[in-house]
Amino acid sequence: MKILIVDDHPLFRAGFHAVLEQSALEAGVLSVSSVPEALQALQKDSDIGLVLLDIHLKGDDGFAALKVIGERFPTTACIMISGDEQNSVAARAVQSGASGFIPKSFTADEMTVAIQKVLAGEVFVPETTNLTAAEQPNGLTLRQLEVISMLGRGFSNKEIARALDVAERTVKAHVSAVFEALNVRNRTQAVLVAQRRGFLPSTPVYANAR
Amino acid sequence: MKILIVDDHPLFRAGFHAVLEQSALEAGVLSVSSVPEALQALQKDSDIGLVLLDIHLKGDDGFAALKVIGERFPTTACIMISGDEQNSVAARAVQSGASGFIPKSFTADEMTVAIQKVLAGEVFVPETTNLTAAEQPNGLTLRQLEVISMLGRGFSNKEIARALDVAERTVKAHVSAVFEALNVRNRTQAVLVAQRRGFLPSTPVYANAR
DNA sequence: CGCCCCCTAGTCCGCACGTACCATGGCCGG
DNA sequence: CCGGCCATGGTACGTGCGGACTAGGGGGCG
Repeated sequence: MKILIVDDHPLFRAGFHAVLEQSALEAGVLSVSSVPEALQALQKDSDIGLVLLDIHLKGDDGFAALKVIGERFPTTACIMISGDEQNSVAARAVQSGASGFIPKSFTADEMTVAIQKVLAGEVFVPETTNLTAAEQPNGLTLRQLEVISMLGRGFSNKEIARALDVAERTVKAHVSAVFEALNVRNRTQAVLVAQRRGFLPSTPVYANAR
Repeated sequence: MKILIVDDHPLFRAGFHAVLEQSALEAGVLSVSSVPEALQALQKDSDIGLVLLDIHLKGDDGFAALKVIGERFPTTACIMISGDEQNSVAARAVQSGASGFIPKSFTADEMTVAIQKVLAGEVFVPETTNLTAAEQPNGLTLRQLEVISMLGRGFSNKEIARALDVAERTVKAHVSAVFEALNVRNRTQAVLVAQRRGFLPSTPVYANAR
């Protein structure tokens, strides 16, 4: 597993590099200074499992970059980094598909912990940042979790429909809702993202609902 | 993460238990003596990420159990254990979907290493066991591995075709071949099985947790 | 009481997926 | 040298998937 740093400020880049290499994380570290370089690196090295992405990149919007990376490499986790500590920024980052948010004011230790949590499937935001229930980590409804737990075992819509005792059309509605929530376009990506965010594999759920 | 031991011999069960708990592995350990109990435990505790399965269970065929576990809990890795060191047994175990093979003659250290490797996504077989190219862990051709590595990132046939610069029809041929080789019916299942067998960089969740 | 969200579900549609059958060319091993 | 496996693809076909649009019943909340 490797971690890719995307920051156009050489000082921060070097700092992150040092922090990560001296941490307990057993991960390779790459760094680039622009989004195109980042995309190239991701394309070339499929072992990159996490991207640390600075929001303030000259000439490039970090959120746009987050979106592009999410679309082209849906299984790669992204942590947004910013000097800015505004709740709204962290919230927007997570809502845009980031797996976490780290302000530059973090110490090396805090940063390491945050990264470990994200790698373990959690969504990390600083404690001071409180997101409302609506925009909480998973953001999925109970029904959607049930559905994705079956997606995560390779079942078809029809099979899920039988198991949940609803029409196949209803399953499709849930599946589509899950896609939107996870910002993916097909079931395989949904499963991969769900795995990464840690809400899969989940307990086999059958008839306990109603 | 927890490890489940399935062995009907109390002495071995206790031995494994002790070895695992004193090892560097930070994992809970459960043990049962039969396949039905194992299935029950898997159902109840979704945190079980690895099953150590004795091939010689009285009244139950270990390979059949492997198959059942693979079908019902496709994301749970299985290591087969046997007093028998025959190559053929190890080969058959891996071919049947096991993520590894451990002879009972292994020392505690060897066992710990083997388990760590499997948890990190590798397929472990003792060095003395040499599988021929034909019955190698995956049994997939190079092209098929390329294809499944892209399946494993949620790409569509068309996208894979573009990336490999071949017709979409050809991709379909490879995908179908992979399905047959892995004994699955759709791409999501293929990805899950591939992850479990370790020839897909599966989510770094477990790999990084230790 | 509206407003909103969730679960349910219907039709329609276009594309993706997976399979069947078949064919060519390359390469390897008996 | 020929049979076999592999990669390549072409047509065709049935089914699965996913989106667009629509909609009613139920529950929570201001």
